[in-house]
Amino acid sequence: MVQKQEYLSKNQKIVLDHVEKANQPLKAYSILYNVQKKGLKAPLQVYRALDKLVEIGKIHKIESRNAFVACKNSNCVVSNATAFSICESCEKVTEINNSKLSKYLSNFEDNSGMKYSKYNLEFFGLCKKCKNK
Amino acid sequence: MVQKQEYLSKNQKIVLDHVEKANQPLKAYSILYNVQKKGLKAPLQVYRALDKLVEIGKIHKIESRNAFVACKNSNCVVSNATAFSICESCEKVTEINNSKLSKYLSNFEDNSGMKYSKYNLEFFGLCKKCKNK
DNA sequence: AACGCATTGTTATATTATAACATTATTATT
DNA sequence: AATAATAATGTTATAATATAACAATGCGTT
Ligand SMILES: [Zn+2]
Ligand SMILES: [Zn+2]
Ligand SMILES: [Zn+2]
Ligand SMILES: [Zn+2]
Repeated sequence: MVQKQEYLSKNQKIVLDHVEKANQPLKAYSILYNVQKKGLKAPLQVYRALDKLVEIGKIHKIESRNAFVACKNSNCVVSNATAFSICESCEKVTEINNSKLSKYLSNFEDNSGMKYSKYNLEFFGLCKKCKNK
Repeated sequence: MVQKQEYLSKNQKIVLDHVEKANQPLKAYSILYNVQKKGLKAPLQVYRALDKLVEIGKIHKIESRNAFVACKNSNCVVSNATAFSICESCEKVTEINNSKLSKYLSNFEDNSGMKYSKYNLEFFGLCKKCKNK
């Protein structure tokens, strides 16, 4: 039996490190450009690292923006229940950590007969700063 | 004062008509291919029609799939509160019409000081059919 | 050593979406 | 009817996002 990976590979570390330092969502090609000095030369190297990091929950994809952000919830071991707030003016993105909301959505059922194992929620609006402009 | 548009243009009608008949999300380039016989020759013609149709709520974009689906909720006049269920096996997508859910999310507030004017929620799982395979 | 599997490296290509500019259509105002 | 404002169209080119395909390497297990 091969164990599940419990460490990060070289490229995965490089990409995660860069995304964590950003504190905001980054585009894949912006990541690529910035890690080229560390040896990652091709889009696929970045996308493969991102795929794995998303899979294990270290990084989330902001679908409406095609951008990637580091997870801020220590309890977010896998990316199966994510919620974000997005400012439509300055594009600031924050991961929402609200246990009521996550409970509500994780337990959500409708009459479709479908069992949901995952969700992604994106709220849009104006952040505090932009609202007061 | 110019009034808000209350009809659809030629290209908008063609695109909406095609998407409504599909009953499932369509990719922009698949739409393009299929409406070429009706005179829309370039991607921009399709994207512009889609943009407008999304804006007025006739069509929603499934962000995680980069696909477009016709609105099934008569009360969905604008695309500011959308929820979908997506089968990860057969890719069937259904627009969720659940007033409790939409109330809960429309009234959601957290301590970020942000006022949310819009949301998009995507649930993932296995549909009835795929679950029983 | 031999195997299985994840990761890497590399080149090419597919897919999704927009920029820029000229033109035409529609509606509102004078 | 002329003018102006707004929206839609047509067209070419290009930008931005993402994956296919294949060969090679690294690493833990047997
Ligand atoms: Zn998270
Ligand atoms: Zn803002
Ligand atoms: Zn709708
Ligand atoms: Zn299914």
